Amino acid sequence: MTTKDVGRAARRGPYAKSEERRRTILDAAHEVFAAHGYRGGSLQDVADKVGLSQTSLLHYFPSKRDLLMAVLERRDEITGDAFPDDMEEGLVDSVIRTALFNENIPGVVELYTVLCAESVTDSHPGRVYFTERFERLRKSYARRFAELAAQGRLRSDVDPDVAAMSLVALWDGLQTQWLLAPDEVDVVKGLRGYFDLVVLPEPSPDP
Amino acid sequence: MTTKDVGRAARRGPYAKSEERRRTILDAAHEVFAAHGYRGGSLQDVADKVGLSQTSLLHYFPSKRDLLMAVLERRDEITGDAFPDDMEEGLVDSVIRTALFNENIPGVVELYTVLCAESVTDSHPGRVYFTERFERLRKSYARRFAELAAQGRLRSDVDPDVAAMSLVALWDGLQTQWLLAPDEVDVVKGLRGYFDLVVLPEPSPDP
DNA sequence: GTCTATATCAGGATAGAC
DNA sequence: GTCTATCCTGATATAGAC
Repeated sequence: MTTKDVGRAARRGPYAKSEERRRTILDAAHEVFAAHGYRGGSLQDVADKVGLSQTSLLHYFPSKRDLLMAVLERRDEITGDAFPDDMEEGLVDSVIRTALFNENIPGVVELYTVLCAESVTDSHPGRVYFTERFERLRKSYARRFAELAAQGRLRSDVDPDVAAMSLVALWDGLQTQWLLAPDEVDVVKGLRGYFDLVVLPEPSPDP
Repeated sequence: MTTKDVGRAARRGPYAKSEERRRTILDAAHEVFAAHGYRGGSLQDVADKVGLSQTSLLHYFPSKRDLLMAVLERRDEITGDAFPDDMEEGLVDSVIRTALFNENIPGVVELYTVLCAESVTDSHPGRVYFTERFERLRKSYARRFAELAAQGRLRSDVDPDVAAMSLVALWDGLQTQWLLAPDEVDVVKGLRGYFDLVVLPEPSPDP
């Protein structure tokens, strides 16, 4: 079926190819922003990577800011960060699995770490994204910890809200140290250590 | 005693005034880098704050990079981060006290958080500073936790090295969240929660 | 020590030809 | 959709007068 066959309601032009190009650009932008941050990375860098002129790049994303937002959205897709709470997997397994996965994609971790802190500065385009992300994540983890508490599997003197906040903080902090000293810092080890402290093992069945 | 009285070996010129000016500049630079990061903050911003032309500023610090390094060194002085291990104060008290103090100087926390993550990017002038800082801090805390362990005051299944790495990570991560949501995140609460998990109370004397 | 003037460069974004 | 050419802005840094 060619374009001509479709009739008047059809989309014209090589839409699929354009979408692919957009993805290519996003990958390149991802790399550039991860390596140099938002302010430090230039549109020219991205354009060079994808073999396009800087102006052609702006044909796909009308501004640098738009490009960043698209990169952040894409990050959510890659990492599944827009976190479906309905999964059957337990909190501990889910976190550890993701942390293990992240070891293979340091670029994604770097992007996240750099942009997160950069967004703390004045009027950064990513600020809303990270603020909302933290809020969502804290809520989500707090609910998970509360579930564990209901099952008697959370150490009794642990507040689920504090645990949620701390888990997010610990994870991010470990990743930062890992990026600066990958041979000395083990993110998964640190997370396991924390879970061992707050999560009790499954209760053994009554004899 | 005036300069004339000192004889030929004396320093000439208003040395003290110059030193004061340098401190003023460092304070301004601190604010600017905290608010906009190293790349985002400009020498002009700093110059404006201190009421000097941009070129005059470069008279005191020959390059932007030099200015940043001086700001980081000054940060160590302010926070006492070059951590004298010889203090009598216990690890827990020391950390909590510093965290409480930090609540009053969000600018310093912001500078630290922003520059730390920015330094993860390629060839950032602050990279060495933060890498070394983390290494030093992990070592220092690990020794403190080991001391606690020797006193039987560390939970037995906790590795001092993991605890040190985790404490640093947790602290930094909490500060980041606090900067983005100061009303919802309590750094001290998070740290206390962690210490409650790993540090045991002083053993009661034998009956 | 402080300034003006300027060199030099790079960034993002627009206009318009093809 | 892609390019060249260009605009505009703002950055660091230097030269040299006062």
